[in-house]
Amino acid sequence: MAQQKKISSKTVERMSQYRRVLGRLAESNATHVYSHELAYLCGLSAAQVRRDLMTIGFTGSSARGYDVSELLRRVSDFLGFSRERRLALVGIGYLGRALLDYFVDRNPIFRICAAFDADLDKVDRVIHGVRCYPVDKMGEILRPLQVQTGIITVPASAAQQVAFELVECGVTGLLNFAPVQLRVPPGVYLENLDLTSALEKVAYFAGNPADTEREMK
Amino acid sequence: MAQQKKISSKTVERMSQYRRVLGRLAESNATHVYSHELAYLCGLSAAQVRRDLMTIGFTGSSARGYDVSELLRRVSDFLGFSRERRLALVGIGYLGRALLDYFVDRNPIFRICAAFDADLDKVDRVIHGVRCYPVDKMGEILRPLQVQTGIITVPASAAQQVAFELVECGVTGLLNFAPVQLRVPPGVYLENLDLTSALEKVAYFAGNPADTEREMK
DNA sequence: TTCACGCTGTGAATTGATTCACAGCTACAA
DNA sequence: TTGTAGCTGTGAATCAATTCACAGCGTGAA
Repeated sequence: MAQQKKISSKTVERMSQYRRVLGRLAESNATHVYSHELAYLCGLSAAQVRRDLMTIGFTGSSARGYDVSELLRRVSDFLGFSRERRLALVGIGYLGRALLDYFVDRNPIFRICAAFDADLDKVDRVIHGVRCYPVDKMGEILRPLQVQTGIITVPASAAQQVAFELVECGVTGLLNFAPVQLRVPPGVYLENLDLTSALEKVAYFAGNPADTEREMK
Repeated sequence: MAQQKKISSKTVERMSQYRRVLGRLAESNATHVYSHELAYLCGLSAAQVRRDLMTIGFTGSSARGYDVSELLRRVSDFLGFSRERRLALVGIGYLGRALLDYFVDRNPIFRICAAFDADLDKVDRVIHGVRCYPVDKMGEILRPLQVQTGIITVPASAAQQVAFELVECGVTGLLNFAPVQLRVPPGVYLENLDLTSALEKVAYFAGNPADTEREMK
């Protein structure tokens, strides 16, 4: 259950990709897969795949590759799909709604169980199957459910306050879409998803083809 | 105009952040900023900031730091804000709409000038100020406008085809939200923004606090 | 039963990104 | 003036991520 070696954020991200393509492979009734096949499907190198599987201690067969369903189970376990994970979303703007739609029913174990907004017009209803509450009810609702993960889609000016309150409610992982650098206490994981930076980066390389070395993040 | 050294994708991403916080600093009438201040505001180290500014050849004063408005201008130029950049978005679902709302009017030089969808019910109207067309009009509309950058928010099953068509229309940078690994020809920059992976990563670290070393991407 | 091919697992090498550490400078104080 | 505190610019060192390269193995063909 406990990790012996420390796992890097990049590795975890790739695990998530492996899980997705393994799911597809399983659906198409593939029983085994070679590292170079999995690598191709994820846009990675075979060595990278083998290294990652090594870090979770999964081992394949030298002539048949990896057993798809066993590996899928193993990766899912690694990512914590064995026990239910509850999430909360704060900020029911266009982006928040889009994410509710995106994540709802994608995986029943990974469930957004509440959404919050400061605007009282947006609360007390159900959007894409998720119940919406006013922000000041956060503690009351999140704490008993043991919500560990929060998604922040509020305007930049409100984001730090929301982050602080989420952490107060016991949340230990934040996915932040607001374009500000949040401060969180040690032990809380923060991932920033900055849409503007991402777009400006693409536009930069689109306009500077000379710099477009093969980049696949 | 041309870059002498090759610029890494990470550096460009940080430039975009510098631009944002410099904009705020300028609004608050700050005239100068030290590398450690800028670093703090972006969640980086001072050495990192100095290194980045070095790569674009910007130089500050040892006692007053960097001139905010000069640096802002320089970074904006670097990112290509001097000439208009045109973008297209394909896939007008919830996420596509949210992005239209998010990017419209954020910067007039960086303009989403057309949106496309396969669903004929969604086309021939204006959403968040952006005109929507059927996908088969892409070439007709994008080519004359010299659109360089495309945003893909279609379902995974359609994404590769859309990517291919965008590239055919002369697009050289793609921001992909579909959860598949796209294939693009050399010289086309591809940035994947995988919401599921991002969320699963956060959930992983939220549930494994031991692995949550200080990570700020 | 034996052989050869092509795969995995992994130490070592490499590549890339970040931080260290310090020489040299500049504004301000005395 | 002269001193000094605190900054920048940057080579060198470090740290992290990825790839190389190969020993060893298992399977299917002959």
